[in-house]
Amino acid sequence: MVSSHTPNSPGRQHSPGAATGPTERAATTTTGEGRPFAADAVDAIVDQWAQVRPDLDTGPMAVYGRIYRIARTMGDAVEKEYARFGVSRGEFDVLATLRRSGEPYTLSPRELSATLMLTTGGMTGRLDRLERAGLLTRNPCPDDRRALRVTLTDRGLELADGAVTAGLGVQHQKLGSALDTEEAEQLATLLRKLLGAHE
Amino acid sequence: MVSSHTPNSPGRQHSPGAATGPTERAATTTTGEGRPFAADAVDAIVDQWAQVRPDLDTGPMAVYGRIYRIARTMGDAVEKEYARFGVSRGEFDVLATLRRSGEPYTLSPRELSATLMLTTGGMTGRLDRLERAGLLTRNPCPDDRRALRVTLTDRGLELADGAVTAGLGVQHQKLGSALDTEEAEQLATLLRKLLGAHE
DNA sequence: AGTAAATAGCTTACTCGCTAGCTACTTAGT
DNA sequence: ACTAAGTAGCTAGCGAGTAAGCTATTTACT
Repeated sequence: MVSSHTPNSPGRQHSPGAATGPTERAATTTTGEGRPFAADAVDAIVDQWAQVRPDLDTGPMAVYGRIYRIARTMGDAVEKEYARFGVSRGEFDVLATLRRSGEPYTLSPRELSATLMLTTGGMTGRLDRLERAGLLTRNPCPDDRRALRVTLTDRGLELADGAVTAGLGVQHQKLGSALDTEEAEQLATLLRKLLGAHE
Repeated sequence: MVSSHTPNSPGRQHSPGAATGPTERAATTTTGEGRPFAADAVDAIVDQWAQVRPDLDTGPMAVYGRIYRIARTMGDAVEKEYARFGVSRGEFDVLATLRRSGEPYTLSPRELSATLMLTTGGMTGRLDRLERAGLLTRNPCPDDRRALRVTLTDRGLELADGAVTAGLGVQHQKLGSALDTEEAEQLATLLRKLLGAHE
């Protein structure tokens, strides 16, 4: 009873946030505890743990397990949107950071890698690809000869504007289909509080 | 005023959920809108977008932006815990899935890759490493000569039990420091609703 | 001035996932 | 029976990150 697994959608892509042990199974509701809401995949996992390790305090899974899964699902969805513009999510993040920094859309690789929480080696690679694609330029910094000035090209700016709109569209749609405005605000408030403890 | 960046902690690690364009900056509160709560990194990003693209509906960022960041931060934190046991997060996920499937702690690579949303190629690699580490065994399946039976060893079971406790401990601590019990429950309920729309 | 420490960006080696294609086996259709 | 399609797991090659180490330059100290 514990070992029947539902082979879900033929999984693809990277596995960023499956974390505390994701599982897919339709709500078999193995433990018949009266639950006020439709059981989801995370409830199934928690139930499974309760059966084999009833001593475990699985409380945090109800929050973090879902956060991991939502992050992954939505991440995959927006990634598909960005792909229509010919960039990956990581590459989009670079363009978006430059875009929202305002004119003249210029930052240093150092600022970008710090902002995007990326090693400098990783940043070099992303800039290489984006420069090759003609979406940004690298110029020497006049004030500091160690440093560079990375600037969005017109094409890069245009792409960033299109992609950010597309990405927000997907998010807006999913969010709106699940929660009303008040709930979404509640959720944002609770998440801000939680994020505060994380940063 | 738009281009001063605070080089935050010397970022490392992979960049799974930075998404809609993460930024680090202390709450400079460039737009002096009376905000009832302490502004976080996501508020700063939203403010920045408001300045350069006031037409944009950045509402979803308040939810998904924070979800990405929390997923990443907590993911890194638990990864460190698992590292003390000598396994990566992905490897732990395999052990945990077997552990919570109950006795005899046996699943097929297919079941595992489906559950963990991993390609079969990726699964082969993880099983190779875990088998080499003596944490699980691969045996032929008696019913289907194409298939295998992956089983946790005693060491694997022990490690899974220790690591899941450690990981939950970290999560419990962070969650408890940010929210009281009622808020955590509210959050879990809203996230369940949102995850429902995603799966 | 003169030197030590810090910083910017790049390079190299390594990791680990994905894609795509393969063989072996099983199931379904005739 | 026989064949066609589907499934299980593996392998090869690629992509994109990390970690660690490098050079050039700047800053801070004496």
